[in-house]
Amino acid sequence: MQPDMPKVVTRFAPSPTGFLHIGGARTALYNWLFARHHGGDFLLRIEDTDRKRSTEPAITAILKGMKWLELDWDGDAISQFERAGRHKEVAEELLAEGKAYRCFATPEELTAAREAARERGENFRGDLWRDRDPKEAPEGTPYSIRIRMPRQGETTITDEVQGAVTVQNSELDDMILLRSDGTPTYMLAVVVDDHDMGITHIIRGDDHLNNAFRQYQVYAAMGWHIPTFAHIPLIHGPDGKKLSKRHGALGVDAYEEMGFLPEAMRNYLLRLGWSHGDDEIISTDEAITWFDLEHVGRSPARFDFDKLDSLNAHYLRTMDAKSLLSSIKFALEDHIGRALDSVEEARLLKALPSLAERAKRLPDLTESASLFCNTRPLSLTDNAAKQLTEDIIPTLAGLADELEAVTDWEPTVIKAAIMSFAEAKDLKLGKVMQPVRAAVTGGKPSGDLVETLAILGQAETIGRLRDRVAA
RNA sequence: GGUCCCUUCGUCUAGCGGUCUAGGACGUCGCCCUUUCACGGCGAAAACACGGGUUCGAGUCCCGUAGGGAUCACCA
Repeated sequence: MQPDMPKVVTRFAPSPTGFLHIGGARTALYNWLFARHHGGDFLLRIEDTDRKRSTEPAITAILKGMKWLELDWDGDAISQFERAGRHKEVAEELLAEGKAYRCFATPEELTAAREAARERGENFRGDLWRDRDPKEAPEGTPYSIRIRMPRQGETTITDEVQGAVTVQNSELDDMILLRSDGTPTYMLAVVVDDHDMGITHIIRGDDHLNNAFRQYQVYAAMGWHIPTFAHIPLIHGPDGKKLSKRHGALGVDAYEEMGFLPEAMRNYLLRLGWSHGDDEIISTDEAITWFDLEHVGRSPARFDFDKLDSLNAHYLRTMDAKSLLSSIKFALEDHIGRALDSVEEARLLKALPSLAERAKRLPDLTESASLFCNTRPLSLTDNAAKQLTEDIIPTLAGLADELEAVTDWEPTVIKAAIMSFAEAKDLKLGKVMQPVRAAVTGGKPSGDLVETLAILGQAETIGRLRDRVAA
């Protein structure tokens, strides 16, 4: 970066009307990566100017989601509502300069005019009072302040993602800046805040692309520098339809509950709409050094759980035993209905890495980990039950006795015992291993059998074998 | 309906005029490995929406058509 270039400042500006959904999470991620890549600031602003729809729980949920995703922001989160005074000031300034005007139209008049415009196949411009004398309005009539949009010419925005986009100024509406109750609208607030906060790059969903032209005129009217825009395509549901709350748009907390890892989530979201050649597994550090706006795709993407799963499985496999244990401990204790004892924890520390290779999501791991807890008698999967036929019971009983005689409970010895047992009974090794696995694991996925028995311990192993004999 | 955006395998995407008989990943299907299930290895099926141009040459540029999406609030 050139030394004389201003520092990059990005922001994520959610409105607190619900949880942090997947699209917002990706927008936040891109803003965060872009700022970190350029050594700039990533700011967070809560767009809470709509007092009726903004809630405190939603703010909490959004902040929590950001933290879970490990997207740290610089400074304190800013409340847009608290800046209402400044917004109003700007509106008044525009009004004083004739760049905005008072609109005394009633909601009914506005609705009628809007419908009439649509009938004519035109865009409603809200300009009922654009050329009228305010004195025509009866004394005390409430009014809003509307911007006086240019009617001639065109506006071109060079979007970092969408390229050059041009709109005829005649299409722009005289949007409301200040409501009749004196509160600022989003269109005003967003521009004033982005300017005041020194935002250099506005990266947001392309549902704002049309708004960019309207906001552009506010910057122009104030004579402010216009930031760089980057409108990223939206994320659609697996069926290609728009994500809505009742249609797959879950909060990030839901993904956390489903057992996805934040790093897998970040990798998935990053790749959903951005690419770096053929790279698929991208660490956060790599993402920071590689991220750019140039390689953000232009078309909407569908959300695909299978791919997220595979990424999650990958990151699960890279975790060490300790972190694996701490990430499932709570769920596992919940699962078995009590706290883990030290013997169980020791077993898990040994078994978890191998189990993690077989898991996609945390609950899979919790499930297979329960195998190493003292939860006799085990319940059997259908497959395990099928293995444990009547005629195999004597084999299990015999092996249990054989294993009881083992004095040094470690893999090589256990294996030798099983092998000599098989040989003595003239059975192929697999014929012994399979039912033993079924009896000891109940059919749950696990790693190397001998290893599993070693970790489980002599008493537990024999106990489980004899449970089957007794059943 | 007006305006704007988008269109490569089922999905995410690579591709920035010739190296594309279009590459990778997930998923799917085979085979191998094997004490289950995975992992891993090998292999297969699978796409440039359509029609016109421009060009010696187009997945790549332009224009239409079709399809999809966004937006048109005193919401953000």
